[in-house]
Amino acid sequence: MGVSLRDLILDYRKAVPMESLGGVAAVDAHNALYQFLSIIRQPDGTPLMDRTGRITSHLSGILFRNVNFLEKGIRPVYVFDGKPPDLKKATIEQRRNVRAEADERWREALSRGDTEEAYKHARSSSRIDATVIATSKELLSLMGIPWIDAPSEGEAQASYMVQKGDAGYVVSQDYDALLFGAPTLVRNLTVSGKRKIRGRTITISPEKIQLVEVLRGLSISREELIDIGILVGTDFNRGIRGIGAKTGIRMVRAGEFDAVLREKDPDLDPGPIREFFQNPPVSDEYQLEWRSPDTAGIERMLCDDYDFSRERVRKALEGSAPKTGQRTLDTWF
DNA sequence: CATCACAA
DNA sequence: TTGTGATGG
Repeated sequence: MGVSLRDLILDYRKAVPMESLGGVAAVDAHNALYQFLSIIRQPDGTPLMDRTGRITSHLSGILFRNVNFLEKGIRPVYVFDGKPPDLKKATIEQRRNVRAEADERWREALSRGDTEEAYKHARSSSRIDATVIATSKELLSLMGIPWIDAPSEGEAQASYMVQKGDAGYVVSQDYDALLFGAPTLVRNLTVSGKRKIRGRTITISPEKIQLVEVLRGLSISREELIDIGILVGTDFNRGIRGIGAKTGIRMVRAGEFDAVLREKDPDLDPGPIREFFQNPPVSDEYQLEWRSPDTAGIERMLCDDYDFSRERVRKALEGSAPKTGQRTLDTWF
């Protein structure tokens, strides 16, 4: 779920218009896919599926979101996770358990007709398996959108690409990219303008977070931000019970990091975690090339194979209303 | 999530 | 026009 630094970052999130986000976006693929799979569901939690029962929620998300990206001048590159570090083992195991539990509760809620409860648990049961990853890559390729396999964590690779200047910002809902040193992180880019929460419609706009502003504003270094992360918990260690972002920064500022760890989690060696955030495995072996979409191929995949409506897919690929002078997807390349 | 049809 | 609810696969 990423590091819980929300309370510290709150003041440094700047709402920005989509138009200011043109350029290359390094998208945390795992994060985006999880969002699609967890949210694109029917009210009882059933995901979109083709006639044979294969899940297609992620394909729907990828198609429509990327069409919108490209129309707004955003050129995405999807960064997939490679081999997870050993440090992540406990988190992976825990997530597996949470998913299994959610799956069970989903079934229970369904059987007693509690739709709302069913939807909630269905979301948490979302699993990104090899098929989801393979089909996502296949569709991205057909759309002419580059994707790369990170050597290790996708967020680390995406952050590195922004540091190098090959991308303008990382797209993720998680704050981990800041610990990995991403100069710029954009959240809510994968969320539409409006969203209903408990009956009320609120407007969600993309928010940009600049690492330098966070560090300057909080008067801390990136190393200290990482230490705060370790106290509140990351994918690589469970946090200290009772320590949130606010307490964490106070302790780090007071130089109490080592003492607190010694007392509350003596078995934890923070060294490898610090090292992983500061120098994660990354690769320069990638090339970013955006091609015009293979519309026939996309139709073949989505309509012939996964039962998407031909009309909807065609319309999406054409761009929306055929206004005069409006460029269609093809003319971006 | 994104789109669409239809209501207000 | 803008908002809401249903549907997509």
